Amino acid sequence: MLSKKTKYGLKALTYLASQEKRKPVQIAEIAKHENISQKFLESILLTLRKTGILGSKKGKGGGYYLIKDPSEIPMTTVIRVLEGPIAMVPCVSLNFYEQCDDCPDENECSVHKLMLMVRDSALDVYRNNTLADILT
Amino acid sequence: MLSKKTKYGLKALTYLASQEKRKPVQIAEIAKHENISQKFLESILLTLRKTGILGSKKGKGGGYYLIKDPSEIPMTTVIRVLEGPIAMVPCVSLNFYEQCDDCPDENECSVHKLMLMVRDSALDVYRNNTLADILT
DNA sequence: GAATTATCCTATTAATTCTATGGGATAAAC
DNA sequence: GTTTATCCCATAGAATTAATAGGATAATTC
Repeated sequence: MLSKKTKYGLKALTYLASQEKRKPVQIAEIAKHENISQKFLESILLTLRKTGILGSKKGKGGGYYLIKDPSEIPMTTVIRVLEGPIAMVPCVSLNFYEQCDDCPDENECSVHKLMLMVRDSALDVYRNNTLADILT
Repeated sequence: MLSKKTKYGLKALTYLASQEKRKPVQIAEIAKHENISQKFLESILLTLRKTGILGSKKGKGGGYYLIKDPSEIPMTTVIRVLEGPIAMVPCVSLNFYEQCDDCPDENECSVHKLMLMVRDSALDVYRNNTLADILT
């Protein structure tokens, strides 16, 4: 299940990408437009900024804005920042790899085998779609 | 993230599928072989039986066994029974559809658009793999 | 038919993760 | 220096997941 964090983050990014001008948009405006708790959204935008996806400006006329063009923001990046690993089990994760403690040999594990395929198929989608591609 | 329930369930099914004879295997044996808490596994096998994937036999010489041939058990079924929806958001789920309360129009939603693609790609994997296919 | 074996079933607890909120600090604009 | 809006940390509340407990039921064995 996709977390609300990711869902809201994606919606906020979409909203920012759909702006005519690339000027700062306030949290309150995004929250209102997308029906999101403002405080919750605040923390989400903060992590998006810290990861270099968004820029921000304080004070009057401040807010958040995209640093790059939407077509330069792959979904792989967004999902990994907001949701974490794309893989459903750590033992098939590219960026968050971890060994299973119950599994003596990955190559003999059916879960590993299946989840490798699932990861690859998801990765294929995320790699081939940027923020620009999912705008409606 | 894949739940332990699904992971353990898949491992148990794999173990049953790898048996020479199709005779009942006891929970204790599966649990030991796959390093799973026996009590937890018990509840998992119970749901697999109630869904018609496994059969069971009580008393001495009892246990669980596959009802169908592994090649007749698609991953779509197993995942839906153990993990629930394949889709990451209810609004793109085939079997567990639900409307988003925050979203006025699905067709205008970027999350919907993206997650539809992800669901399709996962579905493709699950539909094209049976229990027989993931045996190592 | 009594003892043994193993599943069946429900309820509950423990642990973890996710969602949301609160309150003040910091910085920019005017 | 007042206003505006992000920054930041901490924590509370909710929901889900993982695991355990204990006894009921049914089949086999002798």
